[in-house]
Amino acid sequence: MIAMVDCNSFYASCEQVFRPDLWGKPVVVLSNNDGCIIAANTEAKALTHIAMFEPVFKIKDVLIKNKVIFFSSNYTLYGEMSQRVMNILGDFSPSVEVYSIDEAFVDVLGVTENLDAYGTKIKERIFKYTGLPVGVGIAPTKVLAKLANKMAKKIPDTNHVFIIDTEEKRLQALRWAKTKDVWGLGRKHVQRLEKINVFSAYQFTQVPLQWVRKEMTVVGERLWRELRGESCIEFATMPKPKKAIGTAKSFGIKLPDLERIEEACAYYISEVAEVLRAQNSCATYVQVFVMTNYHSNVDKQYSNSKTVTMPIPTNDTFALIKEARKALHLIYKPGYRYKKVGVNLTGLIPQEYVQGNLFLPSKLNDKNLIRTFDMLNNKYGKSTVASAMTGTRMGEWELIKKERSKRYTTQWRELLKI
DNA sequence: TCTGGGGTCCTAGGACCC
DNA sequence: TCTGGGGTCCTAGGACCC
Repeated sequence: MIAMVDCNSFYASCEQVFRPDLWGKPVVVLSNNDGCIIAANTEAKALTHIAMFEPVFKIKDVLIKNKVIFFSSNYTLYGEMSQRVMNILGDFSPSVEVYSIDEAFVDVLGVTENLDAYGTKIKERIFKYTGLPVGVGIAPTKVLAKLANKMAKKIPDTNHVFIIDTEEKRLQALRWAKTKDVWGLGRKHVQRLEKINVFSAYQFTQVPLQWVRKEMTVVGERLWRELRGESCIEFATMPKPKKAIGTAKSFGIKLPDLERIEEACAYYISEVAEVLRAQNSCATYVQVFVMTNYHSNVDKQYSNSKTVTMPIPTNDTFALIKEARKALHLIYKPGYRYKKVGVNLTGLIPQEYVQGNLFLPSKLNDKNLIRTFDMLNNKYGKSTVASAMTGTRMGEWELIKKERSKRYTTQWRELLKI
């Protein structure tokens, strides 16, 4: 059996842990640049106009009228709270698959006690140790566990724990769930299924397998089998090394000139290169893309991307910036108001397997330089030393975060006062 | 006259997730 | 005025190899 543990309205809950004065009040958390709503607590969700990913400017009136409290996103805080939750889950089982920042699969193989009691214990301990509310679903396959978790959240008298351990419970779950409630059935598949009059998870499991395979590929077939109780999706305790590391952020303002975009691009490369070094990998390809604001009706639209191959796969910030800059120059066109630049490192290989290049001299000092660079930034804080390419005018393109909460768990000066 | 068979690698596009 | 960011997996088609 597999337990799926998922935090309720995770970002909003994290904010509320440190603000008891907001308990019982509607709270939302906003995306970068305070653009969209990306999390809302129960009280905020109850106000019907607050939908996920709704642009804030469209519903500002509703927010103000209902005295909704809003926060800019504070990923440092959420990441650290997530770590605490995962650590607690580690006490329950040696096999935990961290699936996202706010949810994990827990292998409950070998648990002899009543599963309802076990799920409740997980829920209560996490709340006691972190202040975060969670839901727990336990079932024989991952897809069913996700479904059980959803039921634990949505059905009031489950007390946030739901177990699928009998055929009867499985059928109850399948009949309760609409197709869109199934993990892995997105908008397109739901539409496709509607066309053949399939609306519930149960109906989906009755569709002939050949149809599913043909229309929804092997991905659909796995879902179909998992819902019928046959486990097809592996349990992955060890996180796999990432295959791509990228970042792309909208600017706080629209930028026309190349120089500022170059700075942002260099800054993003510095960020992803740090992540790359942390997993001891090197990148073979660097992709850079730019785009204008596609929501705008008045601005001329343009977007483009370019991938360049590194002479030798590397994780050296300076070498990566150099190639990224070349790529950027190939796609930048003057006369547009750019909204976003992004970088993506792909072709990631383990550091120790990097193939040299016969025709290029190897530079001896690179490793020491970048090691010192990381050491200084670890010790004295982010961007203490940086490539000059990132410029000194960060304020002109950095993110808007007007309502960010304090970094209660990572900065001494911002500790909560009681 | 008649022109094979078995593969790999790469990319773009589609679909999905949180 | 103002609309997020970071990923994975699968398939088809092109280019290439022996």
